[in-house]
Amino acid sequence: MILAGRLGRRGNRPAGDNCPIDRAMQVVGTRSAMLLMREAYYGTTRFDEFAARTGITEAVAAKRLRDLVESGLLAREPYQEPGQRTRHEYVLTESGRDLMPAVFALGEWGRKHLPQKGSPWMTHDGCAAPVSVVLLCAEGHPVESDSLVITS
Amino acid sequence: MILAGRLGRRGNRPAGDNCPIDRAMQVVGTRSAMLLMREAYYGTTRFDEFAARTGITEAVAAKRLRDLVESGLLAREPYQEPGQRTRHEYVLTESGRDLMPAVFALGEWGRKHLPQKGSPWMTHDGCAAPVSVVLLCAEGHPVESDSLVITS
DNA sequence: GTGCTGACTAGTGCTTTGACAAGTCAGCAC
DNA sequence: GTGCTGACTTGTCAAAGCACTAGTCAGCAC
Repeated sequence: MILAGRLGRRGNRPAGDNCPIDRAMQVVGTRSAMLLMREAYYGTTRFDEFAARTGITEAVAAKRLRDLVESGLLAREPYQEPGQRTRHEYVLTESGRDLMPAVFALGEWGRKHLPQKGSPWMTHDGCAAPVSVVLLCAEGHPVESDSLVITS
Repeated sequence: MILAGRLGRRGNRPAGDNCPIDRAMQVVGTRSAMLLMREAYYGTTRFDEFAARTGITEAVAAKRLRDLVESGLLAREPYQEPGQRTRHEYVLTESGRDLMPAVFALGEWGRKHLPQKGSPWMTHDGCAAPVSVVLLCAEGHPVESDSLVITS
């Protein structure tokens, strides 16, 4: 890894709010938030299904879903099934979808380094090849850590 | 996203310990752990530099580094500079290196969706193209969420 | 010996997370 | 009206995260 710009000569100053990893962790850095996002990717939209499938309590689910809506990862939208009253569902926004690589990268790491039988795995529909989360440059080259430049 | 196998017919049962995202969050799901891993990728190895550059207190840094060593992401190794007594440094293990996509995916999301000027960005050494974290199958195809199969 | 420095440990206190239990509230079915 | 159900809210409690301050400890320099 190559540190360029101010990062290369930062000495021992703390990165503070300049670090987007830090800012991201302050928004989605809880177990419950990650599990709720996982469920959203799996297609869950209803409150009680979020709570039941993640195994977190309804109290925590309510608070965390509110946080995620407020932070713009989910949107709370009204819907109505015939013969039912109007309810709200939680749907992914673009911001929420953009977090998918981070969530599944964590999952891939957990699957490999904290193994437990029965863990789900990812494949590509059609070619059936296993899927992983990698660093890729805009020219399509896979990027190893020794050719990765971080500039600030 | 397509859920196959048991995941497709799970109903409302909680995933529990079968979910590797959950297991991963229990190990590295704190702000301090992520910031320490970031520093490790940036090349930091010494205790006081970890503490100073992340901006977390020495007490928290000591505890979290111990946790990360115990979980196998870092290794604590003795070293000796000439004329100095032996000390210990914290170096990345393979497990720690494997977490890199997850950490930088979080960073990429934070940079895009929680913008703040001065945030560092990633490029590819040589071709200078911007780098992002993506899902890729073993055949080299980029995987969109609608062609991603998750099997359990 | 004394001092210094890097690397911690210990104690206090506040805040957040999360589990558990119980209560509320809206509106359709009857 | 009463009941039911989905979607919460409220309250209590324990554990964990983190900041801050202060103290310790090892070993080289002198």
